[in-house]
Amino acid sequence: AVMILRSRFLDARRKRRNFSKQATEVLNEYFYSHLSNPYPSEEAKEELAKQCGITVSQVSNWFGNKRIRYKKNIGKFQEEANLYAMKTAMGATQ
Amino acid sequence: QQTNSGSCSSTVTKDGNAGKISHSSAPRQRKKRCPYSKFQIRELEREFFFNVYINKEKRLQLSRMLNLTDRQVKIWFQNRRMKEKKLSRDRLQYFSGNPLL
DNA sequence: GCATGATAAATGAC
DNA sequence: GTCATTTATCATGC
Repeated sequence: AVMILRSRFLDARRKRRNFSKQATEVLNEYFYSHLSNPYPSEEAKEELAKQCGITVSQVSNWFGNKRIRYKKNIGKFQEEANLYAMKTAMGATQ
Repeated sequence: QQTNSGSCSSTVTKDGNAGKISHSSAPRQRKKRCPYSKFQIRELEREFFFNVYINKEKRLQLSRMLNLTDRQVKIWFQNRRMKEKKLSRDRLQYFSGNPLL
């Protein structure tokens, strides 16, 4: 029984599942609205984790991957950046 | 998986900075990440099981046996301790949501 | 076939 | 020493 739980734990760690659309939405909103300094504090990470229904470690992983992949090819994310810039602008004027 | 082939072999070639004294804008780049072989990992894990903290003598001994620098062995143990800590956190979180205990 | 999340080397702040 | 990172690599989803 213990072995089953242990293997189940190991499997759960290794299997990758994409985050929900809403979670990705929240993370991208924060990322592009803090593009000059996309480093959320520990408290901000906890808040994002709660909003997204994921762990703080997963939030850290997401920002780590996002920063390096954005920096490595800004052009590819230009459209996405404009989208979220528009979105936050809309939210601000209402 | 695959065994390490030539690109990462740290045989004898240390940092190839011999001779160049070009200071100022030296673009000394970060060392490329090179995954360790199964054998290297096995031996490192074996030592980690005995003691989470490794002393200088064993470190030198291990680095020679595995063809790694003592700095690499030191850093491996640091990263391994961090991994162990994260594993503990994950276990706690996973089993505290008690599925079937 | 790449996009994406997680992990493994390597660096640097402290 | 810890620990948040950077970077490349791994493994999976689709």
